[in-house]
Amino acid sequence: MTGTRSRTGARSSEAADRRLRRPFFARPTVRVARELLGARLRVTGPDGVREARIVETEAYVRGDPASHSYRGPTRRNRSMYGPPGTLYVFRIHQVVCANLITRRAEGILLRAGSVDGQSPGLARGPGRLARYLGLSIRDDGLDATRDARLALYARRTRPRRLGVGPRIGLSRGAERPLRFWIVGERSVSPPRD
DNA sequence: GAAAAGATTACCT
DNA sequence: GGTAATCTTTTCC
Repeated sequence: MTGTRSRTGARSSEAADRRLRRPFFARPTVRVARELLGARLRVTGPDGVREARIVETEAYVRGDPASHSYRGPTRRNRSMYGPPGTLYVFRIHQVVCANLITRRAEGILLRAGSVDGQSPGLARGPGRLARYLGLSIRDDGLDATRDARLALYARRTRPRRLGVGPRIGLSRGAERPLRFWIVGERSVSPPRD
């Protein structure tokens, strides 16, 4: 847990626990959505530490009719206008979904994660992933690059194969290929793989 | 004010 | 494959 930082400045051969900081998120959303695959999200809650490896993401970009920021700031989406790395949590039906904000009110929906030693169904789907991590609507607006409760850690290796396809569950803007996943991961949402 | 819609999930036939 | 659950935000009259 406690990162072993070299005090001499010597290059570390293990980038095992490199936390993703502001500059990582302050880049084009699609690029961040792809590089988030394989990263680990760690949340410290009342029940201890929960961690999942991100295996499926969706990008929501500017001028995108499916994005919650499409019609400008509202009470619900205000955290989309926060700095890069802001967590945007919204409620849909009886569940919550978590996003990471990049730039210009663009964001990335975390659609699925894998957890070592656990069934793929545990964190398959944005609602189940957020539930497993213990995230709630009260976490909306947290800064994932600074807050102690919530941190992302860079992936150790690049995924073998990346899947790209249309986003899921949208009534508008669904045709754009803005969903990304790690091919072969069993926690990825059903359809084409 | 009232009504509709929704980046979902679970359970039905 | 279809639909109900469930509830907040947004949108419309």
